[in-house]
Amino acid sequence: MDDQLDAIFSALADPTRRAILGRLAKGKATVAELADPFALSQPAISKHLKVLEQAGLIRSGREANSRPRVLEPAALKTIADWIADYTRFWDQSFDRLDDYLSKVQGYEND
Amino acid sequence: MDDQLDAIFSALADPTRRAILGRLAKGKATVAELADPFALSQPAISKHLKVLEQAGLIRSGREANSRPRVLEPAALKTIADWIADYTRFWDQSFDRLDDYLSKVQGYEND
DNA sequence: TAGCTATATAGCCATATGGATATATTCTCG
DNA sequence: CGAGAATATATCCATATGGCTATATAGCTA
Repeated sequence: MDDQLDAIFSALADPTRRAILGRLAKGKATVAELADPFALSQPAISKHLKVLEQAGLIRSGREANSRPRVLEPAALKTIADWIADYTRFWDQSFDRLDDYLSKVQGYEND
Repeated sequence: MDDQLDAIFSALADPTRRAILGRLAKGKATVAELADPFALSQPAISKHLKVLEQAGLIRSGREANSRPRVLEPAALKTIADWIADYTRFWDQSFDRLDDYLSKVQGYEND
């Protein structure tokens, strides 16, 4: 599980890979289509796709002699859940909830 | 901005660093306290802290001769916002909203 | 000021990563 | 089956990363 977080976060740490995901958010695409926007060799793109696939962020299909990729959003959910544990830190809703409970239930926190 | 995403995602790609953030979620801590749970040298921890700080995920304070670290949750918000663009993909709420609007407002999507 | 504590920095090493080019593999189609 | 298209794999290279030990720096405290 820790390994999965490692894989997902490090897959997302590269702008090329994030751009590929951005493209796939618009729908299935072939390797050639995914490579097109970049000044990178086809093997470089294949390598990026392998990283994304091993992280579970995309999946490969098969269609004639192409291997179209699709987004696999579950992996993103995995890290969104991880981040959610910290959500209470970036607004005061948690503290405000505490205050609210103190008042409503008539006790003080220590 | 892309650079910031790179820095944050790659900072989070390491389990030691995520554990450090987990500790800091419980409150301010010194380098020694942060190093304690790990079988790593102090310099190794300092290096991790530097990575986290450069990503904006933590901040250093000063207190007597220690330099306590605190969580800086804004950076996590940055990537949460990035992920939010994909949120519609992991449940069908987006589509269900579409259906709902179709019925309520009495039109069909094409 | 001298010494102790807390932490940072320097230098070194092994492995990982991202890129390129060359080549292999797998389909499709004539 | 043979050729061409789409993609994967192999190899090589340069740089980045994560770890260690040794050492430097900064602030207390006697």
